[in-house]
Parts: sequence; C-alpha cells; structure tokens
Amino acid sequence: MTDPIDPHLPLTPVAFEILLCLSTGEKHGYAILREIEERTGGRLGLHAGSLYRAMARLVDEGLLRTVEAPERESDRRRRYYAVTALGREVARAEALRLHAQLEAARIADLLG
Amino acid sequence: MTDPIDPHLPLTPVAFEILLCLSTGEKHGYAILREIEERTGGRLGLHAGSLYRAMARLVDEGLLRTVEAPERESDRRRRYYAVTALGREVARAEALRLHAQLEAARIADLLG
DNA sequence: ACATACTGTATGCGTTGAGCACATAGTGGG
DNA sequence: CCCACTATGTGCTCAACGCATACAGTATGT
Repeated sequence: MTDPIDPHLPLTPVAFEILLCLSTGEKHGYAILREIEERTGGRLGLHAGSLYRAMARLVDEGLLRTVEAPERESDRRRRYYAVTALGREVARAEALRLHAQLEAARIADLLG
Repeated sequence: MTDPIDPHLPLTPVAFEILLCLSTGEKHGYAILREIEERTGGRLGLHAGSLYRAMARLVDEGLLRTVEAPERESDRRRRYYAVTALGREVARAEALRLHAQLEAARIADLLG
C-alpha cells in the first residue's frame, strides 16, 4: 500500500514549527508568528510571508484545515487553522525522525 | 559582534545528516551515503547528486574540509572529508535547536 | 473626526537547495 | 575481458524561503 505519511517527510523546519504550534490548539497566523518568535528567541528568523505561504501549502497538502473563528473573536481579519488527523501523524513521524537524529548526535558527542 | 554560527541555522536535514555522519570520523562521500541510508532505513531518500552538491557547499561555507586519504586506502577515486571546528559548533547549535523543538513536541503530546 | 501606529494577511521577485536523470571513470569478480 | 558495482559529478527543474512591499482592519490619542 502507498504510505500517506512518508511522502511528506522530511518536513521543512518552518512547516514543523507551524504544526507544533497548532498542536496545542486552533490559532490564527499572526498568533503563530509571535509564538514561534518567542519560543525560538528569534533564532528562527521566520518572516510573515514565509509563514502564510507555508500554511497555504499545508492546507493544500491536507495537513492543516481552516476553521471557523471562535465565538468571542472580534477581529474579523483573523483566519484560524487546525491540524488535521493526517497532519498530526506526519508531525509525529517527523518528531520521531528528529529524535533518532538526536540519538546519533548524542553518540557523536555533540550533546551532553 | 557578528555571530559566526547563527547565519548557518537552521541546517537543512541533508546538511545536518552529513555533519552528524562525519562527527564520528573522516569518511568519503559514498560511505556517508550508505551510512545515512542504513541509519534512516531509507526514509530520507538521499540521492547521490544531492549529497555531493551539499558537501561541496558545506566545504564552501567552511563547515567541512577535504583531507588526505588514509594510508591503506586503495581506491584512489575516494575523496575524504572532515568536520571543521566551526562545523562542529554549528552542528551542536542545530542539535540544541532540534532538542528544544522536541521539547515542544512532547508538551504537545506528539511523543510518549 | 482625523491622523497615526499596530495588527493581520497576502503577493512579487530573486536565490538556494534538492529530486531526478544522466554522464563518466575506477575497481573487482567470474 | 566483460560486467556489475563503486564513486563522483553535472544539467534541468521545481519547491521553499528571505525580503520587500502592498493593503485592509483595528485601536489609540488628540
């Protein structure tokens, strides 16, 4: 059978960050931008343009989907996104791949 | 002061794999190819062309350097590579970045 | 009411990195 | 001496991102 997950790997750093961010709840683009900026301490210089394009692509690939804005939302410009079941599986597979890589890094004595 | 490490991050998955591989000793390209193929179980479909081009780029950026072939080497086609001091620092920084990402993944309950 | 700054999404342009096919040469076994 | 395998490398193309820029909605101050 053809694996629905494998062809999406490896995820780009940007794509993986987005999926991680949305794994903890539905959010709109700009909120994701600020969250990643804060979590990485600005180390991953993520530009707005890159983010919105990446999200559009992820929707296209079926890893994300757009959702209705929550009830109390006042700003009608905001577009909310959620991770699909497939997106969650892909993110999990990517996390496992990275985990294996870090095992190798530990063996190579790059970490403590 | 200008940071010599940051501008290299994030590394591409291919570049990081190569640096990891060479962290455990000097090797030639094809050996790296087979080692990555085996370690990732073929999941990272690394093509020869991508590998050699990536290595040339890493040499250009000062993360790798070419070295003399070991004494007992019989196949004169082989070109040996080693990680530079900068390359090792960059690989370490990338490993730390990924480690932080995986922490976030664990919080998002993507891992066990 | 109006100016201004900030929030939020999006597109145009150029560069870079990788997939894939292919080229070419050296090595070793039957 | 074939032929398969090892080993490195190039041409073509496309995907993803950095950066600049555009533009609309929102909030704040005077």
